[in-house]
Amino acid sequence: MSGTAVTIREVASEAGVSTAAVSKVLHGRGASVRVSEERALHIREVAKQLAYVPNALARSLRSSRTQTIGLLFEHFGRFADGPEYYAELLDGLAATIFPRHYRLALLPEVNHNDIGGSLADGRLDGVIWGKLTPDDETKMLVQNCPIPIVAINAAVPQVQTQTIHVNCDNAHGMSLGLDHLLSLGHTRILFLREEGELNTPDCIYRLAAFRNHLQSRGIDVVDSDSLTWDWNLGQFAEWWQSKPVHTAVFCWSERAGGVFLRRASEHGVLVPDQLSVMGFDSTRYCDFTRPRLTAVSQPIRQMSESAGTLLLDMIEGHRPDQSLTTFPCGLDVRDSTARPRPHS
Amino acid sequence: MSGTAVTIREVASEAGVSTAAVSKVLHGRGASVRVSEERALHIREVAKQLAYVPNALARSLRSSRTQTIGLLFEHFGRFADGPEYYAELLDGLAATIFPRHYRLALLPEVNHNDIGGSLADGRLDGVIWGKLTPDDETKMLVQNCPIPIVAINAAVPQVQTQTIHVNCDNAHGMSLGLDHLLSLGHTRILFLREEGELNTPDCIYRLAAFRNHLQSRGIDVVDSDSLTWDWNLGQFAEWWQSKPVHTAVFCWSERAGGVFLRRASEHGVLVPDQLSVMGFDSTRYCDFTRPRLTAVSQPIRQMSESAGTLLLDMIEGHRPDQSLTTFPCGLDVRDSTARPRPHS
DNA sequence: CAAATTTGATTAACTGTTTAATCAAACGGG
DNA sequence: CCCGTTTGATTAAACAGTTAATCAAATTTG
Repeated sequence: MSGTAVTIREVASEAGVSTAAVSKVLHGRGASVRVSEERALHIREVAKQLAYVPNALARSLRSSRTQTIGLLFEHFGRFADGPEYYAELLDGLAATIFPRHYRLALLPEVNHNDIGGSLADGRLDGVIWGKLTPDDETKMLVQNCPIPIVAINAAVPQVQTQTIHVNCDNAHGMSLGLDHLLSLGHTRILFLREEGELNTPDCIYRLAAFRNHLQSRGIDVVDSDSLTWDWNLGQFAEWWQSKPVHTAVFCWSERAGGVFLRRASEHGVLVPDQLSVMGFDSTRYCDFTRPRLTAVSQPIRQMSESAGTLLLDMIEGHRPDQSLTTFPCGLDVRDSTARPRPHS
Repeated sequence: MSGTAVTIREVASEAGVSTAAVSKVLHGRGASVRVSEERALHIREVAKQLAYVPNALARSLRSSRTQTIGLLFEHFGRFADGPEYYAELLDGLAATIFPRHYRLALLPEVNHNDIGGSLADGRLDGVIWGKLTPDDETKMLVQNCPIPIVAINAAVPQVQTQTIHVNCDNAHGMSLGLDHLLSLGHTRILFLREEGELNTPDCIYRLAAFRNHLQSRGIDVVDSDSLTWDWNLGQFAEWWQSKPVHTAVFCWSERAGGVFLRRASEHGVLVPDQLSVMGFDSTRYCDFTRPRLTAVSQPIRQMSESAGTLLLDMIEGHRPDQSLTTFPCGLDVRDSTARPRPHS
């Protein structure tokens, strides 16, 4: 009824008992506190009547547990640029941590000091570390982090503190995708990067894997740079009119693949008849392109579920199941890849 | 260095001053506490040396401010079913609240009790209330909520406590969309709902607006139910073979529109030549369908930015700018609508 | 020069909950 | 009946900050 919140003390005095008794009855805490059945009943009733809600801050201050895990990310404010990855990640985390009575805090990514504070200021029980590039300051933060960390697809150092890495091997994914193209008969394959994304860790790593795998398969990569094309959105016509030797294009991401397909369509290039196209990350997006985009898949949903489980296990002192840390890529063959057309 | 966190008391004793002085210097709190410049310098140095990080819980407990706003949602765990809306919403919130030093907590949606607890347990300074259907218990929660609320597109009651509604008028959007079809020459327009979504507030409201607007434009809605089709994914062929009189389909959501377009394509129905199709909510998704889907747009990004601003203004005691609460829908004409083909 | 104000600092009481320590009474067994 | 255990309950000290109240010394004002 009143403006201010009702405290455990008010419940106690209203019920004519000590605060310890109320705490014990309502939250089951305090091993050495004992309350009779009838008193417990009475306390519960009084609490209900007063609409008592325990103050979570006070509880957390005392117990050093907040039931909150933080999510650290590079892309807050830019979710909409590629929402599928984040959506799956959030879904996986929500599905595992909410039923276990944790909440999820999105941490502002401002600067290292802020992040360091977030990790140590007592408000988090653990952190999911997603996609932060590992500079020296980051390493320091991880090393000094007082709470458990699970890193998803993040190149953050493994240190003595409680840190677990959940990864999907992009090199393996690249080999799956390339072998698919090779088995169709393609040998001249272009790796396509967008100019704005040249320096993202994912893009760099995937290009390296691309080159490695082609070499390991005996494909002539004499002038390997000719296999890479850094483009901006207007360049399609120019490229196509130069009569490229390539019969297939491997796009560094599925979004890039989608844009490329649209360009091809606009210029009358038939995919997959005249050109095969594939991408990396088989999100639902790939089902909406026309033709639907063949793509390498990362099991992001499962990875994030594992990440959540592993983190909660660490927090709660269970032995985390380390078999949940590495995941294989897969391949979703859709409609954008086919045999190269015979030379005419 | 040590295992446990360093407290303000340790800093104080190390620096040879009182905790009040440290609090004042490091956090600027306490009007009646005064510290000389040289002491302040010394305290800052000691704090840095000890790597002191203030405990946010203790601070919040005393000050009743947590710099955290909660996000209440129906769709956690199902983000991936339609990520565009959530992505824009999160982006807008992140863009406004992070720079003002607030963080965002995703609240588990379990049951009403849990939600009530979340609102009153002291951990939140305010709430963004998104898309919760308004039953009686919800109304009670809103009425008794001790913190400010901003509801986005949510039919939650306006009450005497601090509550602001940010809305986009779907009826207006519906009129824009329908007038577009009418001006093209369509008069027989089908409203399409998916069976699983029949009872969502959005779907109900949009159908009502659909009927109202057609009537207001003098379109004969004698048997208004014949204007509605509740479908499941397999029914397209059956419907089309029944030679429907409709020349245009208005899909209740853009996702439904996308599925419908795919079905049409699979059955050789040419859109927009044989049938015009449009949807509600012009997300980026509409650019990926083939043909690209004409759709009514809601400025979700701007709405969520406003929501964030309004909430923070309420929290911080500023007068919220109430002009930021209603937004007009728009219309994005793409490739899925055209004149009906002449009767042959 | 006395009075008033400003400056610099501390003390101790708060914030709301948990829990170790303690105590009294009741009970059971030999 | 005495001693050890169990049951039921309370007290008071944490947890880590903030801040009103207080005070002494220094400075300004009239």
